[in-house]
Amino acid sequence: MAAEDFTPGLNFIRTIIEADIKAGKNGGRVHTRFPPEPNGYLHIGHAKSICLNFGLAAEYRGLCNLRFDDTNPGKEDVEYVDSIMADVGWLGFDWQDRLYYASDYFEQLYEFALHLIRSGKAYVCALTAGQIREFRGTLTEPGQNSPCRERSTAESLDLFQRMRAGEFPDGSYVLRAKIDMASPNLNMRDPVLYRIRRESHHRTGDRWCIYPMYDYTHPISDALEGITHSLCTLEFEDHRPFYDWALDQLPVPCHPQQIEFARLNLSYTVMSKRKLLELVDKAYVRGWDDPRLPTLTGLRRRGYTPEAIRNFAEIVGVAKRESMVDMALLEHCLREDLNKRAKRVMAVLRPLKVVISNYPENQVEELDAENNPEDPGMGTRKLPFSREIYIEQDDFREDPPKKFFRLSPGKEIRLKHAYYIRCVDVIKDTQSGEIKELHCTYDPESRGGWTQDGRKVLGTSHWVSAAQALDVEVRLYDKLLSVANPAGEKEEKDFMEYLNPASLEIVKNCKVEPSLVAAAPGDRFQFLRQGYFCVDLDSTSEMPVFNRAVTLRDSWAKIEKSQQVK
RNA sequence: UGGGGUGUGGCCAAGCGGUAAGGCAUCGGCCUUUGGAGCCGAGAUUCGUAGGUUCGAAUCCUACCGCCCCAGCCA
Repeated sequence: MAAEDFTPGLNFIRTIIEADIKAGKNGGRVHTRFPPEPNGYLHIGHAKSICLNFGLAAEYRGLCNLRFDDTNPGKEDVEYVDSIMADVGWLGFDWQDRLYYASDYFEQLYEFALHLIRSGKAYVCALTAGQIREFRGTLTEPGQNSPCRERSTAESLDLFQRMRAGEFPDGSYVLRAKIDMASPNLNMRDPVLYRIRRESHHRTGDRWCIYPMYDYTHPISDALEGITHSLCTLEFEDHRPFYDWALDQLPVPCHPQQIEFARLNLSYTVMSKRKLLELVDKAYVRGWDDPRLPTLTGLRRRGYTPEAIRNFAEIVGVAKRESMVDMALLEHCLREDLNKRAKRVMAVLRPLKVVISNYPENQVEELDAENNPEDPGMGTRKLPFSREIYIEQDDFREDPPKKFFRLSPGKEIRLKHAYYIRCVDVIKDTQSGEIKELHCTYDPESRGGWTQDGRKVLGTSHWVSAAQALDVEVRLYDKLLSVANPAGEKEEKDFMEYLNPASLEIVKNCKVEPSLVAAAPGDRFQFLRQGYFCVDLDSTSEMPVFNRAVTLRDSWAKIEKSQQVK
């Protein structure tokens, strides 16, 4: 199924939006926002949210804002805001002039807090963090009112203003909403709205020593921006009553609707910021852009396209049940995209030299090769062919198993775009017995890869002419984890125990066809019969480096595997 | 054991009272100058379980069971 003819189905969010439009709610407007906290790199899970928010807005001729939820200066940094903007842009979305920061609303947020205090809906509390926890009660028992709860409006007002003025030490006071300490929803038990923290903020510097909490900031930010549908993940479902409460108390321009959906989980990888950070910090991977990570910068380096990721985001759907999507689906989306667009090229990862004994020495001829059978418009290229070539070691078996269609003694195969060759001799190292090279003969009548007599050959191999080949390094990536879902394992171990030791294999001295000299970082190719590869950032003209983004489906591997099982 | 969610084939996911879409994966077959791609076909007598309502239920009602989230001055 091609991306463009995929018809998006209805999901529960689209259903809500369409009902709202039909009812004339918000004047039929759709305005969403993607609100990351700049405290880490974006990953494929965020991509789902980005595609949802920007996608829905585009679909309903609405708008989507990019807003940084930067209310916790201790954890946030410009490094992250820069990477987030780069990633959202790379994915193909445009927030135009609607780049916002919650920190831009600090002054208004403060004014609204004053409003809350004046209307008796908030008070300054002197309880310590530990006391607040104790007074909060438990899941089954109601909490107790803070002794500060009945503090006068004037006193709270004075205290709060002095909190802002920096008269009190960190942690000494807090501003709390006055709701209901007996609520079965703990989020309604007088939640903290503001805390004192002398930390420098990446945007506001030292202008503030009090910072608003997420629960308080988010609904107001949404309302100030005229958001109609505020999409977030399931764990915020319990916070919705407070979201609505806050907006009901304040003179805000509108009351957005919070809608929760299940976050994306992907098999064989990790998605939490904490785990990703641990992998990076402990140097189990090379950085946030390590191609093994599900970060957008990692996927990009690996060779993923924005189109593949967007299609994936659409295809996984959106619902309220927690789920774990198979990594195979993401890989499928990449293959589907690159199959249509990637130029085919020949590369031999583990070379085995083949001497074609009846081919004239010193002769080099140019053969035509199509660049993409899926798209003739991509044209053809010239491929040098000569007496000495390399084929893949895996494409030869001295003692071939059943159904092995490749080269073996006495057998004939086709060299893609070139000639039929037949193996006549196997040259081994006299000491080790290791196969050094193959002697073959070719059929001059088979130029281009077919013969007049129409005889069948076993299989078709890729190859590279030895003299013209380029030496390159290839990095073969595999799953980050060795199990699909660590949490589903019998005994629960730390996810680090499940890291796949073979997630990266570096293969040096690979031989690729000369047309690849001009390949630049980020360029993607299909290495015939092997997979899709992307030129890595580390690549130089002296040593080109290719990352394997995803393998091609390999039916021989399946056959071989099933043979081993028997 | 308080509250909020959620249970449809191996994995996602439509369905919203009229007799189980679609995708991935899997397994067959066709085709093939990539064992790629493509094409065709197969698989839930059944929708967590048990009852009930109805001519008719995955869809409505009741009970039970499973799983997830909440006791940060994180988001």
